[in-house]
Amino acid sequence: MSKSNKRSTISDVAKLAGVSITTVSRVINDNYPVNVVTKKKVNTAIEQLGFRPNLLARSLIQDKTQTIGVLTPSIENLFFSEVIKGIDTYVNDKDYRSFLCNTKGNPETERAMIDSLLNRSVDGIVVIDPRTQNIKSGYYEGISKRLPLVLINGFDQGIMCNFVLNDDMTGTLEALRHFEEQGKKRIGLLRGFTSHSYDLKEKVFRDFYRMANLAFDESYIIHIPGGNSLETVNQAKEKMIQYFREEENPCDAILCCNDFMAVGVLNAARALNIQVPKQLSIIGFDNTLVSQITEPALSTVDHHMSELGITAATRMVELINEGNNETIRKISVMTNLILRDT
Amino acid sequence: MSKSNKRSTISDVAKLAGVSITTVSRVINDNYPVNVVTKKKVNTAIEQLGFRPNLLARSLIQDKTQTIGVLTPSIENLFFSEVIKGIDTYVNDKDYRSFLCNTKGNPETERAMIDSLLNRSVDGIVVIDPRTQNIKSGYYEGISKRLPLVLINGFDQGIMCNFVLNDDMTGTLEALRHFEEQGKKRIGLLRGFTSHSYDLKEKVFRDFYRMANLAFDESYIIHIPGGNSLETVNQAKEKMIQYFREEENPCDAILCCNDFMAVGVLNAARALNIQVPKQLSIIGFDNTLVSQITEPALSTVDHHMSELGITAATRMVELINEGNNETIRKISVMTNLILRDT
DNA sequence: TTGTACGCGTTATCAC
DNA sequence: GTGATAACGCGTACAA
Repeated sequence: MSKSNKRSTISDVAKLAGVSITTVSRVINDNYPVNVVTKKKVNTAIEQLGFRPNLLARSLIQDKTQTIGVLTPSIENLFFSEVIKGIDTYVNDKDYRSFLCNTKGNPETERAMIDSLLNRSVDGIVVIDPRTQNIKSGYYEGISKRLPLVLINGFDQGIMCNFVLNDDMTGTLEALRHFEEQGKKRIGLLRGFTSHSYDLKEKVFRDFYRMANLAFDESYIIHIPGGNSLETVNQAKEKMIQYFREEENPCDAILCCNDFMAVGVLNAARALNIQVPKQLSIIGFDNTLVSQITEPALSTVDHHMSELGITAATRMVELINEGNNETIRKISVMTNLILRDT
Repeated sequence: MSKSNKRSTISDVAKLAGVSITTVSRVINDNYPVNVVTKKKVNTAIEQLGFRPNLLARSLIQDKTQTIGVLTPSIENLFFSEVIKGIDTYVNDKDYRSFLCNTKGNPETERAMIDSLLNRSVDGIVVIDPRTQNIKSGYYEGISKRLPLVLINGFDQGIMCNFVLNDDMTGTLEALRHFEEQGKKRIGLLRGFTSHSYDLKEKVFRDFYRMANLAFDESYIIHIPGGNSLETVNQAKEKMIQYFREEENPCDAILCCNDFMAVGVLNAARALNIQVPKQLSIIGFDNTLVSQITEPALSTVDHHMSELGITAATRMVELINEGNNETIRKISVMTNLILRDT
């Protein structure tokens, strides 16, 4: 049997049922009164032909595809995949399907993907961790005027776009205060080089020292290339081993910008026989599964990743249904500190 | 500004450029000779209007959407997300976009998703870990006759569908032989209750004992509920603690059906002060990042997850381009044993 | 090299 | 309740 075995169309059904295509359409959509007997005939014909409406044709005339685009810098990343899951779960339930696009963290790819999504007439676009460059250039504000757009995290200062944001600032502060309460005196921050969220955390970190009754030293801010993957673990480990060997008065607590970094610090401590949390407290960020797998289990700031996605999806569907309204909203999703063994 | 600011169409361009829509179409697709001057005029008009062809309309007439569907039982799963990444990478490059559908491992959802993808006229469908029920019932063979279909893993005995399969059998055997070479005498298998791949591994396991010069005991096959997530770690850990306490002559090597199980076994060993790998060797399955994060790092069977996805995507594009050909192929992706510290 | 006219499969409009 | 017929935006015979 050949695959080009054409699908039957609404007019095939009409012919078989002996009615007009208009009537068939009405039966399918159940939006106008149709005689019960006629309806029966049509339904039988539909059954018999295995007819399924072609959504492409429907979309063309209705200018609605029940489709959204989801952009992410990385698919396999533990954080993003949870967010995607959240989006997908909510949106599928509302009968939308989603195009998943991997931008690999590249600003141009990001724009190219959005372009292709626009050509495909998606009803809306959700971007996870949009590139700062595309936000500041006004690109996203332009897109936001053309169709529903929701950005998850990213630079949002004075940007007229819908955002769903993690409350990183509060989370960071809460972690630092916890260290302080534990009597830690030399609290450090382990961060990567370039990312909006790293900068945000560092800002809170510096502010914290200004408020707290603690002596600040520039060496408390430790840099590694950054990222959110396996490599990050080793980068962090090596950096910290070097750090502890060289530093005369090293930190007794370290806040890490993500869980992979925290694992690296933990491994470094083990290698150097540093007691955790007695000599060194560690708190990670994100509450990904890696923080629960290590022994001792890592304390971390929970981002409620899945909820982040659900919130964005909810906002997305709202925007689509709103029609022309130009409401802009920035929604914060709270974080909370999860204390485990470190 | 309103969002319903209509997109300009090919006929807007034609009007502005003072030519027919046919000519515009030819310029866009570059498939027929057009006078250089005319082309210039058209391109200017396109630029001026910000015209982008509506792919929906194009798809409707060409019966090709440059779209594929990807089904997965779970998005955040470490294994699947790597496979998805592989698919996406290859396919995006060929200018396809993919609908990602989460079936949550539910056979009915799986069918419902496929139904919706058919309505959306996708050019092909890739299913990761398809439910055995839908394979055995002949459902997938039916789908495979209607459009290009590639199944990744799953029950494939005598099924007329295109498959891309991990060579689990060889991987299992290789791991078991490694244990044997290490002089291990009581090799165990830790598995979940229901999954085609668990059964497959158990079969190889039993066959191995028949061939090897080792005494088999039914207690060497250890069951936990199974799964591939954080919970699995604790299930495995608790089960193994109980096992080692109760068993007089416990295993000295354990092959685990996935990495999470292996982490659980490792944690159990630590809790009971069992030396790894001296008293107990552990090998996991999948080479997910968790096997590289633990200390000691886990030995594991690498599935080349990303390659699995790329291979499936390659086959998919082949099938789409082949047209009506009815070739069925089952492609095995080799595994290999990665020896680390356990 | 260019244009006319039809068709893709559906929904919307209007008349009966 | 029902049915012609015009849209939706594009590609493509066929004609010129």
